[in-house]
Amino acid sequence: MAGGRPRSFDSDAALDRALEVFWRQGYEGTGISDLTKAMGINNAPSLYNAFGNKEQLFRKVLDRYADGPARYIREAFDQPTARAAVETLLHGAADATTDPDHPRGCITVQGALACSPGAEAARDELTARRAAGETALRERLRRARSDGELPAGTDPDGLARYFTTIYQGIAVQAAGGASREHLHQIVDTAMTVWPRPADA
Amino acid sequence: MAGGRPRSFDSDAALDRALEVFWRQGYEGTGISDLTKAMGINNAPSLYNAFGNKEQLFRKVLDRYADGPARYIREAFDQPTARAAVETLLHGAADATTDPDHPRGCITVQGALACSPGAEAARDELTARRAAGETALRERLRRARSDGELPAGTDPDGLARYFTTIYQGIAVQAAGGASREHLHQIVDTAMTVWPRPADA
DNA sequence: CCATATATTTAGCAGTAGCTACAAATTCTG
DNA sequence: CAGAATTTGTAGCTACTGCTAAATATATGG
Repeated sequence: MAGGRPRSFDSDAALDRALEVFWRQGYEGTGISDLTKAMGINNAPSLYNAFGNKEQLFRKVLDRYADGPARYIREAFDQPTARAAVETLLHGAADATTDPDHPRGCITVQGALACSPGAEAARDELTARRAAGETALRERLRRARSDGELPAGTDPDGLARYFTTIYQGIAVQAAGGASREHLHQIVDTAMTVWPRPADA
Repeated sequence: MAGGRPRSFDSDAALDRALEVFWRQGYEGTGISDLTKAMGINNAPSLYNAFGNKEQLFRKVLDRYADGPARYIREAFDQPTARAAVETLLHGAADATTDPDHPRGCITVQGALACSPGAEAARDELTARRAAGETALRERLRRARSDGELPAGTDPDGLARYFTTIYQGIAVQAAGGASREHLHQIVDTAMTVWPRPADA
């Protein structure tokens, strides 16, 4: 029941700065000193006190990412149709991965694709989050088939894997410098796979 | 004009071991000690003497990769038709990225997607190699349109970007644990985009 | 003011990073 | 065998890694 010395920095703003660094440099490419510098924290103990160790901070940064730059993903699943959901998801990815206000690409993809044994926990966390996205899309497409939006003959699981692959490919393309316009064209091409109703 | 002490290890075999480590752990996740250990070299100076510094070794490893596990890429471009080239390329990627004899994924994608400033040269090297692949595919598809294999109305550049995105998405999927069978299904779905001749 | 609680600062831990100077070892040429 | 050429082994460099103990500073509640 006491106050204690107040924090000298804003936690959410600091997390945003940390997100930028992890996003740009990846988990292993980011040092604690990079983080404290970017976050406006003068010394390591303050960081550890506020956010735990590097791995815990990384998870908090990922949550912040989901609530911020990657918010379009949740909005995609709020769309009335599965097709609109996928379109919102992929075009949103094209925009988000080339946003000039943020590093290129997607932290979930480039944060730790391959890493040393010491960073496997971070890598596994990212793998799990990507898998969760694919699962959510699969459930949405299954529902679309139940609802009749997708023809009875279609394979929603395969379709989910396909669009997830597009999504992740876009992230790699963006990291490599692809233009936003080109990414949107890729999405348009990818969407032509969408099953047509068997209007016989 | 003299002989000098002979090398105690086989250079190509050592490069293969180094490739495995870089492939699994990425450029920044790999330490010199990881390399010497895997390569069967007892001390760092021997490595530096034989292959230069870490970055130079990485480039030699990438060349070895292109001549070894990624040889299917060149074979793809030897196919008689552009369609066969793309199919060979993508199905080859599905196989190569899930080969039980090698780490999962593609070193060109996961070697250094995001990195610290100190590793930017390695990252740029990978970006350049991915871009070179896309360029080769673009040229092949342009030729296919000139040859009449692709309809006059198609956009070979856009198609090249699309298939490159699939390729890189497959690499991410494989790194995340996707099964070989699923990757082949994704390729089949992706190929349905292939333009049909306007047989009017 | 005092006790408590929290945050910051200073200093530094053990470990590893990539890399190298230097001497010893092993080879070929003459 | 002498000498030149090359590789290996030993030792160690500076810098940095993630992290922490202990002391200090700043707040609240009684």
